Amino acid sequence: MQTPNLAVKQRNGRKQQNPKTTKGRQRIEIKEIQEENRRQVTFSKRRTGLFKKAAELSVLCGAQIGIITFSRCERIYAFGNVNTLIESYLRKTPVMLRSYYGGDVATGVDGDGPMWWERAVESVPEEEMDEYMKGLNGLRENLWTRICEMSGDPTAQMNAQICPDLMAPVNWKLMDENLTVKNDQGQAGYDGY
Amino acid sequence: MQTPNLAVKQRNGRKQQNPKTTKGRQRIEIKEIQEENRRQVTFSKRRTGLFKKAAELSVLCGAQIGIITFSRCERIYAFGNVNTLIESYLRKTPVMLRSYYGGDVATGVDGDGPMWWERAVESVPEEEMDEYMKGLNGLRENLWTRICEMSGDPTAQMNAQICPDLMAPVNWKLMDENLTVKNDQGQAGYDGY
DNA sequence: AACTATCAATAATG
DNA sequence: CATTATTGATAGTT
Repeated sequence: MQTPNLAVKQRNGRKQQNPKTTKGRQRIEIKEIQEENRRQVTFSKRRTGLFKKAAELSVLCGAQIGIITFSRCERIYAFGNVNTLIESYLRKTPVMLRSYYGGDVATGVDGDGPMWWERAVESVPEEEMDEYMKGLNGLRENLWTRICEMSGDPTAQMNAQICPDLMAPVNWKLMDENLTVKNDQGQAGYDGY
Repeated sequence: MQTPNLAVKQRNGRKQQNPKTTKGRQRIEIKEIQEENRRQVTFSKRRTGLFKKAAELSVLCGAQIGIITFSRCERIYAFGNVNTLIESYLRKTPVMLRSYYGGDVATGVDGDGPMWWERAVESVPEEEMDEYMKGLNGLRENLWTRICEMSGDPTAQMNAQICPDLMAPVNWKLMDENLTVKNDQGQAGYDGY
């Protein structure tokens, strides 16, 4: 859009037969990128793109969105009001913590009404178990998710990059189509893959 | 790509001066969409796109990604191994929970010892898996999965849309460039915004 | 929900 | 990290 194919304009009719300076974007297969460097670059680019998309969706539709990303290098990248979302999420799924840690975390949380597992019986069990088992079987990662009801006003968005022992918050400004990133920690020289 | 501008091919040189059948994609401002219907459509489309992007990023770069989305209509849409990710996330930012549960969460685990979430770090993956299996086995519905040490290659992704009192699991298959969605509940006629 | 024209994301380069 | 050519996402329409 901006000075498209500049080379053509500048050197039209010259010796060079092919005005194209690059091959442009090429189609890639969706499978793990083996070359480390290329993978890092892709991760960085696409994570940016993903967060941008999330920001736009949030603004356009007034939705609350949170994204947590763990890169292989044990870095966490998060988008959105993650803490708030997680809180809401956990509030509705306190059992997770209980069964997981064997503690009494959720004691008294659910108060009246049926417990989560009793409610659960009504919903689709079979397919899920199947999928779950398959996931386990393959010893991969797979996951899960939850239900609940939640509302709130979605206006501000926030983005944070969190390192294992070092929190490096990043503020996202959504202005038209350009997002600027400000890293308060100033971890320069390393994109943070 | 697929039969581009079919109208031209079929009716080239006909009476119609303008072969264009639609205005195509138009640029929109990133601000809350007021018209409800349009907002819902956009939410649905873009959420799909967002999850697809996340799936691709996950596969391409071997990253763990979780997305939680709260729509205004109190529905939650989640992507990825959310629970696992949240757990990991909480390990890094345990303080978060204290305020949320009024400090009572750690009851029975408090004192000078490590908090429950801190203890979790020491948990052996295999044990956790066992807990998982038991929980799911007996109680069905509640989700999730475990990855051993957060490593391994991520190929399969899963996506679920959860409605209050009705779980409508959706399986995502990431194949080349086409993602197919299978809704086991068959909640036809309503996209689930 | 399916289609199409257009805009936006990004793989390969510089 | 800036550019650019290309693929991919999607706004408007049916």
